[in-house]
Amino acid sequence: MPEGHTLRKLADDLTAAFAGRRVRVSSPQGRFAADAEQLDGTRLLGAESAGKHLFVELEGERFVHVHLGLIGQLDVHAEVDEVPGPVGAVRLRLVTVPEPADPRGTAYADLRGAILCDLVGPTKRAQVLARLGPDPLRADADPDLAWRRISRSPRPIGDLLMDQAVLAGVGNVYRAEVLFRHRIHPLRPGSTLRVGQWRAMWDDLVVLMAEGVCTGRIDTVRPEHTPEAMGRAPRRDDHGGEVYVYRRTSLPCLVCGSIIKTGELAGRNTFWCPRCQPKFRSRAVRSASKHTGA
DNA sequence: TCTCCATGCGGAC
DNA sequence: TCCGCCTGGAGAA
Repeated sequence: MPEGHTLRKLADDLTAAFAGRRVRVSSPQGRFAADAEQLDGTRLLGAESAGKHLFVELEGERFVHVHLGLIGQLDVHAEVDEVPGPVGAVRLRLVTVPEPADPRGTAYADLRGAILCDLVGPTKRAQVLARLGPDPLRADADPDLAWRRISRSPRPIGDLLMDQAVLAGVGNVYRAEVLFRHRIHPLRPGSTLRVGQWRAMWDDLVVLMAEGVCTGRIDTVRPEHTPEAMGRAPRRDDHGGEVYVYRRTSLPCLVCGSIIKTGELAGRNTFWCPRCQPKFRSRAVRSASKHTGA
C-alpha cells in the first residue's frame, strides 16, 4: 500500500534488477495484452518514480506508466532460479531474457490490482510530471512551488498535503504524521500557515520519506517516543512503522496522553491530537475572545 | 468463512 | 459524491 517512498523503492529495485536487460513482457490477466505484445523482447532501460507514479522505460522512448492506487502491488524478484507461474490476476509480468554476456540470474516482476497500467510516450509522461507538485524524494523538487499554492489557499492544510498537484508523494500516513510533528491542526487553512512552518514540514518530509525508502516502512516517532524508550509494546499493523497518530483513534497521545481524534478530510480518515495540534484560531478571533473572555 | 476496511485515484453521474 | 479497481489483513461470525 503505497505512498511516494514505496514507489521510489520499487523504481530503484526495478532499475537494479532489470536495467539494460532484454525482457519478456506479458499480461496473464489480459488487460495489458496488446501493449505487452508490442514491448515483448525489448530492452528495459530503467524506472523512475514521481510522487505515486511509476514509469518503466523501455527502448524506443516507450514508458509503462503505473499507478498502484490503494490496492495495487508490484513484486520485484531479482536473481531467482525459477520463475513460478503467475498467481492471481497478474496484469503485467516482466521476465529477463538470459544473455551470455550477462552473468546475473533471472529477474521477474508481477503487477497486480493497479489502478493504472498504460503504455505511453515521452509527451504523455511529461504531461503527467507537469501536473505533479514537488516530490520530497526528488533532488530537483522546489518546495516554493508548493508553498505558493498553500499560502494562497483557504483549503485545510490536511487537504492540500494530499493534493498531488500541490505536493507529490505524500499520502494519508505522512499527512497525519507530519502535521502532528509540527503541531498543526489538519483543518487549519493553508493561507494561515507561516512560510517557516511550511519549510520545516518540507524538510521533515524529505528526511522521513528518504528513511521510508531505505526501511520500507513509515516510522515517524522521535527517539524518545519509540517503544523501547517508552517501555510500551511495538505497533502491530500492516504498515509496520511506529507513528504518533495514524490509525491510533481513541488511544492516548504518545506525547501528552490526550485521546487521539479522527475525522474525514479530503475523502479519507485523518487523525490528530487535540492538545498537541490545537484548533487554529486567527489573530482576529483570538483578539476578540481576549476582550470577551471567551 | 465472511465482511469490512485500507498508505489512491479516475470516471460516471 | 459515489463507485470500481479486485488485494490482503484484521476482526467478526
